[in-house]
Amino acid sequence: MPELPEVETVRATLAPRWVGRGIESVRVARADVVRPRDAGARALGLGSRVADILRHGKQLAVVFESGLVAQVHLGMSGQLFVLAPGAAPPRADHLHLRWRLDDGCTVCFRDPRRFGGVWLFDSLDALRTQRWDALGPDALTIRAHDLRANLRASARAIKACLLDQGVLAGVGNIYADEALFAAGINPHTPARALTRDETTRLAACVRSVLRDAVSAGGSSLRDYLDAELRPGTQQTRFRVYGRAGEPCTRCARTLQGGRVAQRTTTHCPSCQPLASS
DNA sequence: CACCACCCCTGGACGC
DNA sequence: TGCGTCCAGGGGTGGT
Repeated sequence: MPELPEVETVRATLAPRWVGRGIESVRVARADVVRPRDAGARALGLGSRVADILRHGKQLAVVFESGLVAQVHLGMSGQLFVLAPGAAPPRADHLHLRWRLDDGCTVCFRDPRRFGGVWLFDSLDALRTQRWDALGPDALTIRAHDLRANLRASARAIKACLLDQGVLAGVGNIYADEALFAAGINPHTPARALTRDETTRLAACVRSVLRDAVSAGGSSLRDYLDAELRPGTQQTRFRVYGRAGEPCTRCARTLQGGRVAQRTTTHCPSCQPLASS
């Protein structure tokens, strides 16, 4: 379940190990995780160096000095990590892609559920116009004005809007519930019913919930590990996610579970009342 | 156009 | 123990 904080942690731990390094070989164990499937090794950086690793929302972009770009989605269970020379990965299965670097290290892409993958682009410009332009502003720095503009007069539940990457890029199910709890907003509230103050508060809560999670190295529930194979610790600090039936940490009332936009949703009936007033 | 249901996939939890 | 079933969810697609 990598969301923005996990992807940002992967970026931050991967960059010092990969940026500036040449790519000596690329091994594709499962061709269908790469799109287009028949792209050659050069499109995956062979013979070039990594110039930069960028992130927008939950997506990463590995920019090669050749100008080519590999966009990586971690999906649900994707991992991107570095192995020192001779080191063995924690698990050898589902290792779809390996980049051998000029310092002997190997960068591995592992993704058991294969909701993730690698998309290849001719340039950063192509990635932007074909992909990133359709995403909303990055959630880590979302401003109230932009959030309000993108919610507009939508009748959808606010939680569905937060999960929509075109509205806001980077929030997934965990941090949507956490941000709504922090803001005291009921997840079912139609977006257009939010007051100006509520939207402003929500934008601030999205930023702070994500910032806190980034500083904890993200949340590790099942598969998530950073590029150094370390788990995050934010999962111990969830206030609502995965806690339906347990007491609210603020008011002790029982947290209520449900579903919004096909996603398991937990909220506090007292701290997040439906009738916003 | 806006929105929603469905589907992709695997591992882990749970019931029998 | 082992087997079947359900569930987790990011994001694309196709239907309403």
